[in-house]
Amino acid sequence: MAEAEAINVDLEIIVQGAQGRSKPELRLWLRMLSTTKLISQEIRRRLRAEFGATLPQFDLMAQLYREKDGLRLGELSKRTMVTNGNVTGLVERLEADGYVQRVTPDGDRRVTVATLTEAGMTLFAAMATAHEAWLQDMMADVDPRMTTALWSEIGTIKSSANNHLSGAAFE
Amino acid sequence: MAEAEAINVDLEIIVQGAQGRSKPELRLWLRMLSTTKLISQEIRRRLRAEFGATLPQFDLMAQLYREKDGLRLGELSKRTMVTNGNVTGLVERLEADGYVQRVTPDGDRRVTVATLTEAGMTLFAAMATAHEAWLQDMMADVDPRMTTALWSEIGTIKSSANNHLSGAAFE
DNA sequence: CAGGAATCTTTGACATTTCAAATATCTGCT
DNA sequence: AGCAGATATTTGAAATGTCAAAGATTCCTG
Repeated sequence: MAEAEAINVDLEIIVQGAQGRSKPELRLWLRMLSTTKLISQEIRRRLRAEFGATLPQFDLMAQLYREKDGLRLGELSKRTMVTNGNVTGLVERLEADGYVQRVTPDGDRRVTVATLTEAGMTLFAAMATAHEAWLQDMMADVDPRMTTALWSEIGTIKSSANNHLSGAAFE
Repeated sequence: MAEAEAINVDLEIIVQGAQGRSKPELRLWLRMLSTTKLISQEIRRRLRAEFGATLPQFDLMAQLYREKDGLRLGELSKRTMVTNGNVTGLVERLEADGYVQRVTPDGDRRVTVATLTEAGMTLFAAMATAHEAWLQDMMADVDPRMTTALWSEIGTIKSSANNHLSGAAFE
């Protein structure tokens, strides 16, 4: 009988015994990772099905949407946490589809600035609305107070991680 | 002078204004996503630098490590949350490197079972130890009580998401 | 103002990712 | 037996992802 059989048999079963034996940090990490993967995949599916777009495209357009003057590719790379080389291809495809425009400013010809076109803004606005609703839906069973608390607690994790990166010994 | 200039200018700045305007669920999601991305990238860098391995390879080997009898590719696919087609390639490369072995059982010739080789177990054991230490390091600034609490709270999110997937209308 | 260092983007080689279609094989039913 | 449908894996096309090296251009300094 089919059975839901969540695609999500888990991934939390990494490294250590079924559940108990591993250190709390590892357990937490595995759960964060699997949860994020689960939600990302769902969003990806829906973006594709309803808008024919990909998640990285959505991310990239989101950055441009709030910077009407556009962003240099390097800036885009940092904000989306995607490598430079990757941004090049992403922007190329979005440009081919007519959602993004590239311009080289007069001042500095090394630079490329990407901007959303009209079509891009229209598409993104629609996607953003749907995207927000999907998230509210997926988190419907979570107490709103927990949502807020989690936001701040995960901020602590993020800071901690940021302070312990390989190349980040700067104060 | 170089400046730390975290690769992490954020990604939380998606869709809505700098911080306030968006719904709590969206804010939480963006923060989860960026945090996970940050930590993943760090782990990837270190796996590559210290072991010449990739994160998906590590994940896959982790599953095989705790199932000495091996796993069918489909099972591996579910546990790693990676598509079937993807598992094929991952296993192929790991086999070429001598860390994994493929066998077709007599009973059912549709099936392929992957197992870790001796070399695979040795490598994975080393990686797992390092991996756990990296996580403890990256989460060093997080109160242990918070770590435990977060594990359970994120479990709530995961359940909620699981109950609101497109194709998961089962009870 | 020449030349090297710094900055920005692209390119190239690979690995990973997804989806859908194609292959194989097995199972159940008549 | 024989064939339709279910299972399991592979394949193929396209996008994304990383890193390192190459190209351009600008900046700085002697």
